[in-house]
Amino acid sequence: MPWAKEHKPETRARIVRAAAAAFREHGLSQVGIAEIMRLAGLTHGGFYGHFSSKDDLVAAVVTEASAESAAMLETLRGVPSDNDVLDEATAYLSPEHWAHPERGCPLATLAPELARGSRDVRRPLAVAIRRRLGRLAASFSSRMSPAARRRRAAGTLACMIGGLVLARGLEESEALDLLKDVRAFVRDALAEAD
Amino acid sequence: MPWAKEHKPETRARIVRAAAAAFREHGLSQVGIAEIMRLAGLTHGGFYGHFSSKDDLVAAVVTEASAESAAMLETLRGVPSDNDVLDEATAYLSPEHWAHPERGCPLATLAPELARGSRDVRRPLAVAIRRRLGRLAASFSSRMSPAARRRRAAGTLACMIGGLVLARGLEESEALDLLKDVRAFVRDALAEAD
DNA sequence: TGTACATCAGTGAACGCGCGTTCACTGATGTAC
DNA sequence: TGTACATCAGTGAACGCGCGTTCACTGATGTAC
Repeated sequence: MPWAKEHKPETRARIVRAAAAAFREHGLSQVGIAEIMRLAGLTHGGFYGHFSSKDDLVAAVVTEASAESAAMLETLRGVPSDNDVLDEATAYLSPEHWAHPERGCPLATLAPELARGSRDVRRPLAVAIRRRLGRLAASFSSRMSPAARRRRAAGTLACMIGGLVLARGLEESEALDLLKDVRAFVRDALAEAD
Repeated sequence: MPWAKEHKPETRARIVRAAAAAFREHGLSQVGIAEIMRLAGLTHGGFYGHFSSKDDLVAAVVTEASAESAAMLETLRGVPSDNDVLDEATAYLSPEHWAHPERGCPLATLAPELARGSRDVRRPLAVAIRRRLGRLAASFSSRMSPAARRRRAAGTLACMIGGLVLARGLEESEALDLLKDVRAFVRDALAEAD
C-alpha cells in the first residue's frame, strides 16, 4: 500500500468541501469540474479517481453542505433564550447568513436546482429536508402533540428558507429590513398559544 | 412598412412566453437559445433580432412569469373566505401549484439562480419581490398598522415560497403532507390576535 | 385591379469557447528484501 | 540501514458536444404607381 490509507479519503473530502462552497456561491451549473479541482489544489483529470460523475459529487455536496451549515448556524447563535427553535430561526435569518451563502444553508441556495436534478441528487436533497424538519420538530416542547410540533417545524423552516431566498433577491438595506420582519413574524407565530 | 406593426412584438411575446415556461421547468442554464426558439416555432438565429442577449430575455421572463403566476393563482382560489391573504397563501401552497412549476411562481423556481445573476437580471427580480410584498401587505385589514401589515406580508410570503421550495424537494405524498402543514401554520399565524 | 419594389423578420451556417468525461502516463510512496 | 520495486493517486492532453453570439442571406409582405 504505497499511500497512507487516509490519504485518498482526505483528498476526496477536500474536493467535496471546495465544491460545496463554490456550488453554493455560484450555482451547480456555473461551476465546472476543472474549477473545483483547481480550488482543491489538484488538476482536472484526477476528478474521476474520486467520483463517477458530476452528479455523484453533487450528491456528496448536499450532505457536506448541510453539515457545514448546521455548524455555522451553531456559531451564530447568541445568548440562548428559553426558545430553541426561535434562536435557530434568528441565527438563520441573520445578516451574517444572508452575506455568506457559500457557508450557509444549501436549501436556500440550491434546492430548486437540486429538485430538478437526477434521482441521485434528489435523494440526498429529500434526506436533508427530512432531517432538518425532524431536528426542528424535536426542539419543540415535549408538551406539544407530535402533529403540532411537525406543523410548527414545517412552518418555521418554510419561513427561514423563504425569508432568506427573498432577502438574497434584494439589495442589502432592503434585505436586512425584510429579514427583521420575517424574524418578528416567526417570533409572533411561535409565541402564539397552542 | 412590409409587416404589420404588431407582428414583431407578437413574436417577441411568443418567445418570452416559451422561455418563461421552459426556464421555470428546467432552470435558466439548462435551457438554451436554440431550444427556446424551437419552442416558439422559430429558428435559432432570429433570437438577436428580438433580444440583445440571453440576460435580456431572462429579465423579460421575470416580469412575464410573475404576471402569469398571479393569473394562475387567481384561478386556483376557491370560495373566498373573509381572509384574502389566507386564500392567496392556500392557493399558493396547493398541490396544483406544486405540480406545475412551469406555470407557477418564478420566485420559487428561479430566485436563487436570478439572485446570482447580472445586474440586469437582479433588478427585475427585486422589482417582482417588492411588488409581491406590497400587494400582500395591501390585502391586510386597514385596521392594522402599516408596519404590522408589512411584517405579516413578509412572513406570509416567506412561508409560501419556502413551503413550496421544500415541497418540491420531496416526493409527492410527503410533499402534500408538508404543504398541508405549512398551510395550517400560516392559518394559525394569521389568525393570531394583533 | 395588377405589378414592381423596398423593407426587414426570420433563416441557417459558422465562430470560438468551455463543458463533462476518458485515458495513457508519471512519479511519490510504503513495503520487501 | 539501504535499495529495488510494485502500487496507485494524480497529471495533462485529448475527445465530442452544446453553448451564446454573429452575419450574409432569403423571401414574405405592405406600399406606390
